[in-house]
Amino acid sequence: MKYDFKAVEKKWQKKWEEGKVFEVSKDYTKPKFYALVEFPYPSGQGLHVGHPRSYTALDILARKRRLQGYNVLYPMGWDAFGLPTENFAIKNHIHPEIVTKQNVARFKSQLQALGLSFNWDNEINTTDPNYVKWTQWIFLQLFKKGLAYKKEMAVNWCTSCKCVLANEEVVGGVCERCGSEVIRKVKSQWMLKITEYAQRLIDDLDGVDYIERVKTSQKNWIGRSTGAEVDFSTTAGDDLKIYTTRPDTMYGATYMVISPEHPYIEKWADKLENMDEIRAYQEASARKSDFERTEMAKDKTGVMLKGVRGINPVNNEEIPIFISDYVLMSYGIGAIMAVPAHDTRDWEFAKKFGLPIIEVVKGGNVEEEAFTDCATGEMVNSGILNGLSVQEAIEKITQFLEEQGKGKFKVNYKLRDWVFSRQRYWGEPIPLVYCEKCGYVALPESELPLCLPNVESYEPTDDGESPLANITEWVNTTCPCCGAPARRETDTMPQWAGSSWYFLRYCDPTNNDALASKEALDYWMPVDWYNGGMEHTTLHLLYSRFWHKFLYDIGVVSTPEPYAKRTSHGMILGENGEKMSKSRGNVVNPDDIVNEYGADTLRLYEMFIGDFEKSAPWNTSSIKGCKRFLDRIFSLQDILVDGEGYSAKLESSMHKLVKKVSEDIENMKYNTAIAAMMSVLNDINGSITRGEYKTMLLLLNPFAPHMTEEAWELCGFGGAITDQSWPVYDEAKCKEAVVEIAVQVNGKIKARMDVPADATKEAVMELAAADAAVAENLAGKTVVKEIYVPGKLLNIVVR
RNA sequence: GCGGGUAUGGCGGAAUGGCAGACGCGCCAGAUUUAGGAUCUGGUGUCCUUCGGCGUGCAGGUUCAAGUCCUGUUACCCGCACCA
Repeated sequence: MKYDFKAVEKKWQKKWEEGKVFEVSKDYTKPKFYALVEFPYPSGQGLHVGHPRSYTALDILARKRRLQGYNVLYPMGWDAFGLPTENFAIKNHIHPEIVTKQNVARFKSQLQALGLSFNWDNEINTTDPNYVKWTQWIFLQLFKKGLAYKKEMAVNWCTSCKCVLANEEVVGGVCERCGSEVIRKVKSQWMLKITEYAQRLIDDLDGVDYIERVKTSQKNWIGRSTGAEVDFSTTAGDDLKIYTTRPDTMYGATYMVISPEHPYIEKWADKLENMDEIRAYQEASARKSDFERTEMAKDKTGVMLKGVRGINPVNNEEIPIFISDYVLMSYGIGAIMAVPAHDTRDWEFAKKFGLPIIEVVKGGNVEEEAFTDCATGEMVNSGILNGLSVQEAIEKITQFLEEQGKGKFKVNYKLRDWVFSRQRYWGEPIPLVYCEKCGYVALPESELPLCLPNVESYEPTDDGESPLANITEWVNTTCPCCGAPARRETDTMPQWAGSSWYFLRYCDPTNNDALASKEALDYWMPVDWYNGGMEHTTLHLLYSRFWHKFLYDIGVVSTPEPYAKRTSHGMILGENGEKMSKSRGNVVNPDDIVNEYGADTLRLYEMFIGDFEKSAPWNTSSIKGCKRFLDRIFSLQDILVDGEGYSAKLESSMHKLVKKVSEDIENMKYNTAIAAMMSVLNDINGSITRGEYKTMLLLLNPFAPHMTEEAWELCGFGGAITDQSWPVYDEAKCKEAVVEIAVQVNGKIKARMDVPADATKEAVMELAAADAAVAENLAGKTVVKEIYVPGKLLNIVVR
């Protein structure tokens, strides 16, 4: 029988939709399974073959769980705010809302054509006013708890477009759109205090099941380090506070460095003799873009402060203070003690400026290079620390500094607060009002959502303000607090805002009184299994954990972590092994594959392509193998024979297959699950019982849902597969009675033979000795050792 | 520089320390077909005429046995980048 995938796939998709087959049950007593994939940004390009890799993988889990009796939430939605839509709107003068609507419609039909079992009743869109309302509501809670604040920040500014650029829009130091120079411009930005959660974001990783590389990346990104804050006295009178991770090396500190933006420069202005030189340096480093600073990383520059010197608290020696842009204001406290003998950067700087280098840990040659790998060394030239190990020295000196009131133990993080402002149109307006008298005031909740006004131009203004700043009738309002005239905040939120809590809205997407009901959240959360790309590890994944922890603290959600389990898929590369991109001309359109081979084949191929976690190149000719496999499974109908059970010939194969496929799906080893099914298919010749065929179709159903339903129906097995139960296996029946083992002599294979699975070592030895090839190799030798691994091999060691 | 990852046939990839190359693609041969395509059957790491030898980036080591464990090393990919 020929399989007509075009007609069959449409038929079942219609049945699933009309029958609401995959919708969730409101019965909160059933066991639940919440499967989540990252919702897409509905771009103008349509779906990419990369999307279905993740979606199909969790679709397989969702479908399997439903057959296992779970109430499954597997929702989909649209992360629809964002720059490409806005840029398209600017260029074509179409409202972003209309563009979004069109793109969403296209994406949705593409996803439905793949037979993904999403709960479309729970669909959400981050640009929907009813969604924006709750995004803004969460922001207001953060604001009220003091976790949102305003700060002067350097932003990327395109000198030609006269507008603020996101980091992603700055490529190689120039504007991605026009190629002009990008400089740093200081603007006032809304910030979220994610740093307040840094330690909890690290600690709580211990309680969740994330793949290890995600945990590692998040920890490295948060970048915890321990050390000491130390007060150096200065000849100017005030103490200069520095941060170091190596307080043990304090006797080696021969100078100090502060960042060019350090406030003490202004404070000491009247004492500094070379203020002109210092100002010139400050201006030069302010003008440098990030790109230039990186380019110049090798060449250390700086200016010595004349008129003020620091005093090392461990030996009271006076040392010079420099300003240099190798010290960043944004990490630690923008000031360091420099130990050139044991820090590469300090060493380079000291060599260039002719500063003394004092070895304080034995073992290196500090005249040649900085000796940094010295955790196991012994302290020298270090007064009270001499002879101690590095570890002992750290403890002793920290204690000493504390006793002297000159320092204390200190933890630092690389993580910075989250820049939350965008001077853009297509985002959630920040729901605040600025009043001369009251400052920034939160909008009352009754005024949410604060919607975007209609504007004529979506371009940012000349001075880099959001296009909203030009809409005076929208901007001008009254203070919710005192009623005086006031102005709305015109910045909008970044795209990350909507995706930081979307998994909560899925639980109860139409709720008007809360972001989701308590019952729905308590039932569905946490997400049981979240799959997504590695590129979101340190952005979306961290941001959403932060928001969730905040919502936990204010009692909105009941779990401290949003995701119980996180896995990650590899990228699908172009046929040439490079990343798929329009410019490389190696993009594969999923629509074309669905048209030519069918959705089931595409799904199966993407799961068979290789290890799910690793990237894999696309290969159009390999798809044929998957198509052939599905056609052959479908054709098994022609050789169907009676019998609801398994035939003697296939019984153990079937039990093993159920076990293998069940376990492989749970471990996301889809490729080997499919290989196992192919292998069993290859063993079938002549006939297959109804029972065997049923099991095959059930196991294959999550991968190829359309074809298996059609075959099930044509064979008259009764009902739909979606109403059946996942097959079970009997461990005892997975074992074969007779197994082939390899016989080795000194590790070299000499023979293969069939032995009973439960044969003893002695029995197998006897059988082996009877084999001619083995006997030949044993002749005249002494057997020293016999290793028998049941079911695998026998190794006879002789001398 | 730092962090993470990868390395196995012509290709994608399999292998709880236990028969390397499952499964698929491609290729070869045969069947079927007017022909092509499609389909089906068999073969397919490599060297040698055979016996057999050699093979998992490279060099060592542990073990009866190593793709797998240990030490060192190289190449490539991804992320971060003066983080004191």
